[in-house]
Amino acid sequence: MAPQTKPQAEPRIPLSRDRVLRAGLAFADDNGIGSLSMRKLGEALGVEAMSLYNHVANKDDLLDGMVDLVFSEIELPSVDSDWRTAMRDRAISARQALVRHPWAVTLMQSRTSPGPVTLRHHNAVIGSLRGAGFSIDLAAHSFSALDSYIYGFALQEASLPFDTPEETAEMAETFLSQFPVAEFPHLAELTVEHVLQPGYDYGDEFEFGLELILDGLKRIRAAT
Amino acid sequence: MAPQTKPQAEPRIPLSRDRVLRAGLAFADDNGIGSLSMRKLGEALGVEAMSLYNHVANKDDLLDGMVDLVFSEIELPSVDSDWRTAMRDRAISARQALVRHPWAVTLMQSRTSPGPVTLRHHNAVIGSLRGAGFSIDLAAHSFSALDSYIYGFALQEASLPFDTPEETAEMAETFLSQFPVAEFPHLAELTVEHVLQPGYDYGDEFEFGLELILDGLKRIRAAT
DNA sequence: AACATATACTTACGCCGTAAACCTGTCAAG
DNA sequence: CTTGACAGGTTTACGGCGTAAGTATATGTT
Repeated sequence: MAPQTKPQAEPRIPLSRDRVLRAGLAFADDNGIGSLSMRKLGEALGVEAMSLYNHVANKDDLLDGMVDLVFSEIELPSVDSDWRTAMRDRAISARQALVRHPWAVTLMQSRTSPGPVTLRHHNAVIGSLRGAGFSIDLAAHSFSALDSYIYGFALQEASLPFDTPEETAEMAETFLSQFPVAEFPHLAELTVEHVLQPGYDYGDEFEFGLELILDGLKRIRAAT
Repeated sequence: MAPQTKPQAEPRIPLSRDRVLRAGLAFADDNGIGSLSMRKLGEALGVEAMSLYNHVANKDDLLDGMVDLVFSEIELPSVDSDWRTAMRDRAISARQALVRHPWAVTLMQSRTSPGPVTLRHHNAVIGSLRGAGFSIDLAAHSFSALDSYIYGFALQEASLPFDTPEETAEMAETFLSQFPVAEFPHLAELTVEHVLQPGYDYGDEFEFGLELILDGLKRIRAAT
């Protein structure tokens, strides 16, 4: 008889920094970043919390690595496309990544030490603009305007308390019933006439603002 | 002899929800939101942590109240000005409030229950646009685009690890010395030719993107 | 004077991040 | 085959966290 016949079938895949980071990302996706603790992450990996410290320096390092993983999901601006297509595509790709991992938006704030993937991404965006003839100043302005919009939109989207159209409708209903409509008439109007219309999806607002900014940049670029 | 001759001179101003919220705001401004705990806030008020629960339901309620306080610092869009001036002024006022209280940007995300001040603010913004002839849809688009930009910019600004020009220069120097310049040439160029130029202040970028969006909205409004 | 109410304090519980010490399986050198 | 170093896991422990529950006290009302 074999010395060990536990129900534990796995021969214990060894931990690694990458495995820890990916498990952290999956845990945050499933349970929210707020309930991610070293103990629970250890449990999810079949390991004690302290074992994680052999692969990440501390929890902050874990979070830094997770943010860098999210950045790696964002397409770099294409070298083949014109600047506008490249900027548009990478903005949409960035938003999609942040929809998949909503917790990442807020996390990017406190992390002041960008990882290598993040740096490469920023470098490529600026390079794309410079290559299209943007001056250094205009490239900096454009980069700031686009990223502010992308992250801000993702921030708002992540803070919405609903995901599906049904949830949206339900939230809007209870919302309308909770506050005095007379006191906030415009909010009520917008809720009824816009949010509660069939097919409403806040995510669709993204491209409106994006095109607005791209149009403005195009005009300024042409004027110089 | 009096029964008590403690050095405690104050006759114990009673707590109140407002006093607790304002103390929380001041504490977060001074020490960062991360180190705000019920115990430390109690200490700052000369009181035990549990006493706070007579005035706020729990820590989340405290944070909600603090966010609403920050919103109360933002100017409502003026009724007298044209829409563009009104939107511009309130955007600048919002950014200023978020510069004063950088922790508030991230806090707004997780809080899904907006306070009365927040609701009034949103209502006034939409009302201003509607009053200027914006359709419901265009008002919704504009509101989304502007707020995404404002919060996104504040988010980026808050995550910068420097405040003064000297700190900026210092950070940029160590930054350049830490990563291989050859690998991120565009980032390096932008750092040297833009960030390290005298008089650089990231906050100045705000108005560039803001005018870009306002210009775009003006054009769309005129075209309909 | 007696009581009700509001507000502060004390104690206790379970969870957190992580320092420090400890155990154990693997593998190279003798 | 023995030995010993080392990498990577575990155990224990500490101080801090949010907050439930129970208790004390001061104030206002009758």
